[in-house]
Amino acid sequence: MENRNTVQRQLILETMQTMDHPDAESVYNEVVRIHPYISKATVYRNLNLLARKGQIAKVCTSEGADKFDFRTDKHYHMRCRNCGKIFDAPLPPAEDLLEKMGDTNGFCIENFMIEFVGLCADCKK
Amino acid sequence: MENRNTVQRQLILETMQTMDHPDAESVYNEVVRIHPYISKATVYRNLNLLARKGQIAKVCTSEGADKFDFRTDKHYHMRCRNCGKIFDAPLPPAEDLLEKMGDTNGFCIENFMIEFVGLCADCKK
DNA sequence: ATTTATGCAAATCATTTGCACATAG
DNA sequence: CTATGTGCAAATGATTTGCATAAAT
Repeated sequence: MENRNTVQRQLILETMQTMDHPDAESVYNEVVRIHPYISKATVYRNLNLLARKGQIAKVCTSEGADKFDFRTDKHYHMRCRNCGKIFDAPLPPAEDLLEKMGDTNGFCIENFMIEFVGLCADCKK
Repeated sequence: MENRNTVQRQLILETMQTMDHPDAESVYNEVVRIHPYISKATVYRNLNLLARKGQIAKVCTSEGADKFDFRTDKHYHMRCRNCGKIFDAPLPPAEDLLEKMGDTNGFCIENFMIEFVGLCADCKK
């Protein structure tokens, strides 16, 4: 299970560094301009692989296509219910939430996410 | 836009009261036993309508099919990453999160959700 | 009588998968 | 050389939609 260094994978990773919470489709649209014969399946496969490797993060929101994030540190997001765009939430890491939890009846928490939903500045107009 | 009182809608609402965070498919499987000719589209339409009316809540998770909840008060959920089941999180309403937020750059927050992800007691075995 | 709702099938959207061929190591 | 990756098209899964018919008010 060695990963090889393909031009497609490299390109997708580089492109991710320049984009703000894109979905797979947007990454494809960007990347296809440089590598015209790349397929969408390759983009999906590589975004997922890079996320598994920890080089980017997958942001599963509660509505719309999954987004990808070049930031891999713990933080939270705001999602515009109108245009679907994702923004970073200005909230410091809230690990203390876990301490406030009571008895989880044997449920073992590994991770948590906070999603703020509302209207972004543009859509508010 | 008056809502009519159909036997299907009534049955779906009653069934919801007896189920623990089911998805639309599960509600259908339950309801079809009593009303054999009901269609899945009717179940989807009515679950969405009941949620819009506030009689149940729609729980959009970050993976898997949407779930529905007869509890309509503010609370949070734990999702098992293995079986997908949803459990109520033993966390008191955390409205103070909003106060801890900094400058949102014009993003207007209307709502927020917290999702804990992990392994439920059954899947841990 | 009029409008809302239903059942069915087809459409949609995001994503994944099978497979033959290409390529990295 | 041989395992991993790619491109394509088809499959998938959840959900929605168009439309003719049925039921509620």
